[in-house]
Amino acid sequence: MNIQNLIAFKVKEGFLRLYQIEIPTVEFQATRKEFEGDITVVVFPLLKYKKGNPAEIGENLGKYLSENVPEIKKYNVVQGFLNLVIDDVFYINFFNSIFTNSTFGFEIPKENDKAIMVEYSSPNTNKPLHLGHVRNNLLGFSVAEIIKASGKKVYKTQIINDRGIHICKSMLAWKLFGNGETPQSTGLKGDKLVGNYYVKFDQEYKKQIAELISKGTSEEEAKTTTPILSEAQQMLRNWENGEEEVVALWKKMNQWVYDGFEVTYKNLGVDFDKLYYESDTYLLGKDVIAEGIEKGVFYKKEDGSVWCDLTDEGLDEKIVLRSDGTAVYMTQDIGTAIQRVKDLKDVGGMVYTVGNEQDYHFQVLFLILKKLGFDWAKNLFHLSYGMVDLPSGKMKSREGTVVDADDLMIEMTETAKIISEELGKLEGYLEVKKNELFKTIGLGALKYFILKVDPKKRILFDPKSSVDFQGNTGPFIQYTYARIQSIIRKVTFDYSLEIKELELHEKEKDLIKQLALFPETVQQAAANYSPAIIANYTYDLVKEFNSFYQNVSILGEENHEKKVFRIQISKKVADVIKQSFSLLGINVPERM
RNA sequence: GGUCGCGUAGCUCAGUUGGAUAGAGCAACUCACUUCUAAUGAGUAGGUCAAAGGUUCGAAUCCUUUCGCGAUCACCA
Repeated sequence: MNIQNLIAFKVKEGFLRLYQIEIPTVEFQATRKEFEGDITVVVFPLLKYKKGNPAEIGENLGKYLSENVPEIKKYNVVQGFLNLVIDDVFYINFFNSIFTNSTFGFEIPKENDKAIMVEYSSPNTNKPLHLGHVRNNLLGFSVAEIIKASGKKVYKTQIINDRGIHICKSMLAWKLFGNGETPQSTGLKGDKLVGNYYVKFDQEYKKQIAELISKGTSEEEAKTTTPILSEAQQMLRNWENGEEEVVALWKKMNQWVYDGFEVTYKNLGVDFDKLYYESDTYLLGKDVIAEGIEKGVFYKKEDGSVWCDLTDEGLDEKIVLRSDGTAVYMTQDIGTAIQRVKDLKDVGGMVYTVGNEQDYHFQVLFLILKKLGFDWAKNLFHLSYGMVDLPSGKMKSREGTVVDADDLMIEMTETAKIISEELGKLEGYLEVKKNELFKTIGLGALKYFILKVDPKKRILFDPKSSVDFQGNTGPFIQYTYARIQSIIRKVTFDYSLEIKELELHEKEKDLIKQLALFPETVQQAAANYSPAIIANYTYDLVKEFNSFYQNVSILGEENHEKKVFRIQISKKVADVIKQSFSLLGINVPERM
């Protein structure tokens, strides 16, 4: 039983004794810094049950609690707030109970619990990954780790959009202008090479439009009748018909892209348990449409197209099958969702990490799956996130106004190197170790910068003003971790001694309180699909520690028990930093 | 136009199920490194929580309206 539950129980008991009234709940908050106390009972809500002066009721409750709860040492009442001072021994006991628990705050999945599948990344294979993908990847990976830590089994997945007109554009441009270039022959990363031809296609396409317009064609008509676009569309049809030459080219160029992506993912530190390819799934869903018609979920129009009427739910009618019988995006997504549950039988819910421009699509998708009667449909969540904008506006691949993921990681690492070398604390460190460290810090800065913001909000990324390394940043937190490691390296004796009784320094108590919040923070972050909650928690913990570090001597403490206890607290803070940063996909350095 | 999201200090962001005087960082200004790593700490200044109503003992938080920004409303993906 934790202290809050105990006090709640005693407040109810006290209320019954004092006023012969039963109250259902008790409201708490952490006592504000400017008042004496640790936990505060808010008296106002109790006035519903017992009319009277809140200060007087608080006083009576305070008296009752201090006489009947041994852990409560003192109390004071300010307006309608009853502040309770908890005995140091309680905090010491609590600390001892978590000190050696290396998975403190993390839950282990229960035997028969359903798994959650988290989809993220899901790129098109016609161009390299950019900053928008980076946000997607970091969010998806982190949310997956958080859900895992909250006690659920997780599968990370992505659906690779490897077919369609976009890749045909790159293929065609390469065929026309590529002169047989390969990643080997050019030394270019495969995804970059393919991306170049996507841009090349667009340039040629625009040129042809201009030509047609100059010959008197209307702009609208020109856009749909350029020879190069027609040829790309023909290529897509040939691919769908399984024409050997096209399929071979498609395989070759996609492989270049996969090789390139693999490097980016590895550098970014994200991974997947299961991959899906759109070329395998794009025909799925059609059979479900027929079933849906029988169930009355869908209906057919005279032209043969199939629709779902969602007007009762405040939405529109949505097409799920074209009049020529071919699938639309929605059809595929319905089919793919069903396929996933077939593939992995213990999946009981899914999280889709996709930008907020598709909010409507997912609203419709989830509703349709519910209407089709799947029991897992109630556990679907669209992890919707805001776009990453540049000062110049939106990023556009075709116009080359993108922040490339690989370049960005290199720049961040470079910045970390410059700052580190200026500070010059790394003498005697091996060159290899140093480079590893620069990457840890650079990526830590980038990841924290992106993840600390609520997913729903848009991010404005200014490449010129770059990412901070001071204040509420990844490196600030990493620095604190490294500082603690430095202290621990200097300890020459066994500090595992369990301290039973001690007068706590205020800063020590604050740290223990903050540590105690970790488990509920993990749960809260999972329930809200929000790495930002973890980031903010960690920042608060670290700020608290730095204040402690600056104000209280650890290794210089004369009293042996106090010294041991301070080392233990420091160690635990470092452990929790490491744990919570692992949930964000950020590494921590031993020194920096 | 309909729907959805967002709007908090000059800038970037926190703010739990409504609770005490709305908090951090950056930038500005003070101070603290012969002392456990100053990528730090202690402090000063900076606010009509977009606006107006409403609910409540109590509203940045809930409801309504208005304004601003963004997204979306394809037999595209």
